[in-house]
Amino acid sequence: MTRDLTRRATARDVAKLAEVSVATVSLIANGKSAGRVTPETEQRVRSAIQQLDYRINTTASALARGRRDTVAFVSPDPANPFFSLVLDGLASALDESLSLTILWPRHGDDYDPSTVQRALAGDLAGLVLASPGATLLDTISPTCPTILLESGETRAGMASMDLDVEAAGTGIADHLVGLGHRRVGYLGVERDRSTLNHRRDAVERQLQSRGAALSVPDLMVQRMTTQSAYDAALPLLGRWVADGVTAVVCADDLLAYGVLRAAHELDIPVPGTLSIAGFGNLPYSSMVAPSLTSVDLSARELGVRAGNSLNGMLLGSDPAPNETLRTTVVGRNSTARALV
Amino acid sequence: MTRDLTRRATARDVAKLAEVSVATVSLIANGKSAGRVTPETEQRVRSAIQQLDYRINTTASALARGRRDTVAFVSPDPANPFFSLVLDGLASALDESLSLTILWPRHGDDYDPSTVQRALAGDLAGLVLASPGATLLDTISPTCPTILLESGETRAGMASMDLDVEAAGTGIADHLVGLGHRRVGYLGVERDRSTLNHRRDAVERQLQSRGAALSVPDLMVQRMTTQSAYDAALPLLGRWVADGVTAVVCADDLLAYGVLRAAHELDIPVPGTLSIAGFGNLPYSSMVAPSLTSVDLSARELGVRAGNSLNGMLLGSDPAPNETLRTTVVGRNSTARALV
DNA sequence: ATGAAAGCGCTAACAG
DNA sequence: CTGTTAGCGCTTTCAT
Repeated sequence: MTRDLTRRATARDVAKLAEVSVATVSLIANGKSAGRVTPETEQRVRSAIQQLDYRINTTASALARGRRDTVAFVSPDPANPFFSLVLDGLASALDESLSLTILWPRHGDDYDPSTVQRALAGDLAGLVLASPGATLLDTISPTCPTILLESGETRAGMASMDLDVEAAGTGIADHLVGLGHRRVGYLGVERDRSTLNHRRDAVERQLQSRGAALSVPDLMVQRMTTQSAYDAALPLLGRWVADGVTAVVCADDLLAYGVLRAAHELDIPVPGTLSIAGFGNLPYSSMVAPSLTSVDLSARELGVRAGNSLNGMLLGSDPAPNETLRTTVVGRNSTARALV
Repeated sequence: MTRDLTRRATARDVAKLAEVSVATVSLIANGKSAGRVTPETEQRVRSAIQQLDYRINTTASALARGRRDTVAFVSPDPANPFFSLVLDGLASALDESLSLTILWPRHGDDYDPSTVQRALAGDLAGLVLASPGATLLDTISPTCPTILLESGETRAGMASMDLDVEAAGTGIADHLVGLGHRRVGYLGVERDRSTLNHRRDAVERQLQSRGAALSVPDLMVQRMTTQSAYDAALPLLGRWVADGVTAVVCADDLLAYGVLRAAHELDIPVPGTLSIAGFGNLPYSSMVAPSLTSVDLSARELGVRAGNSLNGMLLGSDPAPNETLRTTVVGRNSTARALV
């Protein structure tokens, strides 16, 4: 059943074989033949389609109907399980007629601008940008409905959607203070992304309101990887513990893994001498490292919300460009809801 | 700098504004104006392009030039870090002019046939199918150069590329027997995928040649998830240990995590009373669960090989349809090499 | 019920 | 150097 791949059968080939016009082929191939084509003709066309293994050329189809049907997703690090969850949410929320595509960056390091340009160049039904930084956003002008996920930024004409960082901070603070921790260290990432600053601010605020504090200078790493967290924590963790730090909060659970490993390396009992918590929700977290406390940031829900919103936008019911982070999300079948 | 998204500027708009023909616009937009357009004209066109924020419509462009430029990747479970590695390899191996797209399945469970259909429908430069089962393969006929990754299957007209399972089995056997293990249990997945059977066979063969054996009936789970492995292992692990089993080999490291967790739950020391090994190479394995032995299956290298091969195919140097698993890989800049 | 014809926006010969 | 022209393969009125 091998076939020549150099040339796919076109509607014209089918038309010729079935002795009909391309218009008829188009009708049938698109399932719009209801009561417009005699059963005999239809049968003839169908068998021709089968015989030639004809499939509609999506490029030509898209051009002719002038409608885009693919939603693209770009993220700094699509391999990160966090984004996998977002993607799952997005995929399940998208309209049937839409298909989801992930653009994979060529160059591994953080946000690859050329990947974003690739996305902007394609003609898309919608674009989802996961946690883009301010400088990146300043360089782009949207070519289709665009949603910013977890950027902590707002831009005219683009919808923003952010996780409820304040609630997450509260969760961490509750947890740690409840366990008796008072002196806490923070591990963050130096990066153009205000959402990460929000996390730190939220947790600090919540700790302080409970009589605890980030009691040592933050430890900042360059990259959001387990390895870099490990490298940074290894020489410092002992000092922190000596300084009375009993808990570490990380901007991301990827980082938390690194700290955990460093603690193991240094024979610091976790939990016990040290508790480690992080924002984020790696799907394997609880499976693999139960000693880690990870705050559920509902990545999947974020994806669902974005999907709904995107549908809303595509259906023309795009809410007015949002001026604040309070984005109103309008879904296909869902009621409008506000995201704080 | 917000713009109307309902209609993007076309080459005609630019042409009109710059008072040239669309052909000229096309030349300039594609950077083919070298010595064919006066600097003045070019300048005029460029500023018109900028003014209107014109970008080439990729759909129309693709249709006109009849050349596809996107390579699609479909896998049963793109969220699995294993595939992330493959993707990284693929992305880095692809030609600059090609762009990589991941189709995300709508329905979470294992291989989603409709996702494959989506891929087949699109007009692609190439398609990479990660570990497709035999029944899936029987239902599809390729519409573009197609590569099967880790399927353990061969099909005429499609290139196959598989990990070196035998070497991996040797690695595991060496490791376990070296530690003194003789009675080993195996945890696999009931699934239409011969590659997984290969893994079991390889490890059994290698164990036996070293005087060890899979000494209890295999434990088979339905899904390749940490959870299902945990659920299955929990009631059984104690009996295995009582039967003298001192090591468990898993078809995948996702499963190994589940067994590890079950062992924790049952207070079985790992390593100590029990060693757990698995095929696969989750990037976080060594970070997070150092007590697990994971055999490096070189997922990234697999991606690189596929990328090279795809390029070879796209460049017209497609090796003859392979009849055996010994696929010859022809890369752009790399020498041909044989994969065993 | 079916076909002819006019595009969708772009590219690539080919003229001039 | 630049414009004219003829498609790429499909969809969609509009005639017949």
